[in-house]
Amino acid sequence: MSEIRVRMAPSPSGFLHVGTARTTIYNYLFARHHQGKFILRIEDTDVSRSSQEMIDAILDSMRWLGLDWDEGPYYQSQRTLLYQKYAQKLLETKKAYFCFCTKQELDEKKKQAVASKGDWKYDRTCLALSNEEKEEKIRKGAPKAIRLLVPEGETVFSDIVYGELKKENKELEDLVILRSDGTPTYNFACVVDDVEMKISHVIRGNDHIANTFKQVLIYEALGLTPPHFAHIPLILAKDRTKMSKRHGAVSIGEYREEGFLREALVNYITLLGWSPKDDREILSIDQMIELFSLEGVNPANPIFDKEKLEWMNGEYIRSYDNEKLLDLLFPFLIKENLITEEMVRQKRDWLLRFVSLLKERCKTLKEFAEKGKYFFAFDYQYEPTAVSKHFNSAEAAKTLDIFVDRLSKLDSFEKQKIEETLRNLATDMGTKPAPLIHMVRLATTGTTAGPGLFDILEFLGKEEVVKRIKKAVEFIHKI
RNA sequence: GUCCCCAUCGUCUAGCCCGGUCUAGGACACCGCCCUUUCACGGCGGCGACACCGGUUCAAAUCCGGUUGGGGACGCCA
Repeated sequence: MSEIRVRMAPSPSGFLHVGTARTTIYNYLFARHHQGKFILRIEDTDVSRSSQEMIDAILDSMRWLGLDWDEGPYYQSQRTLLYQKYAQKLLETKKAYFCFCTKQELDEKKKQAVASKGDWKYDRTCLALSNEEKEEKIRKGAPKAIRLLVPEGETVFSDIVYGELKKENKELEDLVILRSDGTPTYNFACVVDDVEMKISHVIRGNDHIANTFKQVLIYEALGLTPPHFAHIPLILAKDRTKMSKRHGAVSIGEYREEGFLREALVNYITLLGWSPKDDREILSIDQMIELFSLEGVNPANPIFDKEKLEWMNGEYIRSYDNEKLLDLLFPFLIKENLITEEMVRQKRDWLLRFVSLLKERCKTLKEFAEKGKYFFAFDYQYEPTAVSKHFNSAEAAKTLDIFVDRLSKLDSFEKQKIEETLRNLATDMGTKPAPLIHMVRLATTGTTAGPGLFDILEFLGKEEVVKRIKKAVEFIHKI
């Protein structure tokens, strides 16, 4: 087979959507698997809907995901002449024709058709124009678009995921390939570029199947062989409709901000519609590159399951070493005002301990900041239900008082010493350690869940622990 | 409405192309139990699916047809 060349062609009218991300990933994996080229092309023929900000945001997300491209980005908006040249060719071979119909005329006809029969297709008014009529219109400077002349028959192509796909040409209308302003429409620019860029495989969402018939028609009019096509199923939201804003996060950037790891995101998204055929689920990029095949793509639309993504993210978090995790964590801790740039440099070892205390318990990076807040700030409220359970007597205050007294006499604040102190106290008071542990946890963290208490106390340090417990004693007295 | 596509546990999927090895496997979620100072992690177990109806066949999750359900496309947007 000749060189494998695939492309991703986002239109810069929004952020990088998870669906687009998956298409990108599949293109990327396919290219890398075959040692081919992955090309990036920006489909910005509709200038009014495109912006440099969106382009930057999309590229930024792609880079973050690790999806590096070999060529591009190419911008369709800079290639207008090329499309015009191709359109001219079709005009000359009578495979396309000028259309002078205005938007208003078309809308009107369409409205009437819908009102009566319900079906509308361009009626070829301008194809029927005589040469004199055409020249007259051109001389008057009437805006003219170019339409493809769809021949009789049927259009067929073989799809790697869906098999043979077929459509009667009478279902298709003579589509506009060049707008009256001289810019190409999507289908035309797409074909021209895929030809010019020698794209061997077009891998895109199955919402493009209807376009593919039109594009195949364009290839045929141009006398060219179409590339291979692979349409991949659409990712649906929980309610089985296309993922959109109202379903929550849909852009890669949002997942990044929520604290998902790029590896987890890529891994999860890849498995949405593709499987390595065995029971493995945690796969590195290299493994996915090695195993990926378009034939293995499931043709049914998958539903995006954020819970499973969270599980997978947790798996990755646990597998990362603390150093790596901490580096990823800084922006989240800083954003929540838990640490400063200064602390990042000066208290790295201490922060590494913080990471190890929470990494078993967090599914996203953001959760470190949420669940670990009390390690940095003594501004929490005691959980009300826990208060009634663990701070429910004067006895509790007294016990805490004795405990804090014994703690302050310790000359070493290592967790073994702390644990010994607490257990001895329990013995002295004739109780089990557990109730005492719960009480101290509530006093020093405000909550009932978290890392092992002795780890927490050691991490906080004597001074802080003493301060927090004394405050709790005051609190209990005030109840 | 017209056209195209899809259909295995609630979800992601293996199996389907090349019918028997499937009393349908794994994972997430959920529910128990174990570990344990709590939470989490980990371990063990449980719940749970071939949409329906016909046909082909000795035999169908696997092949064919229909029904139902779901999705997508119908722009001088991409």
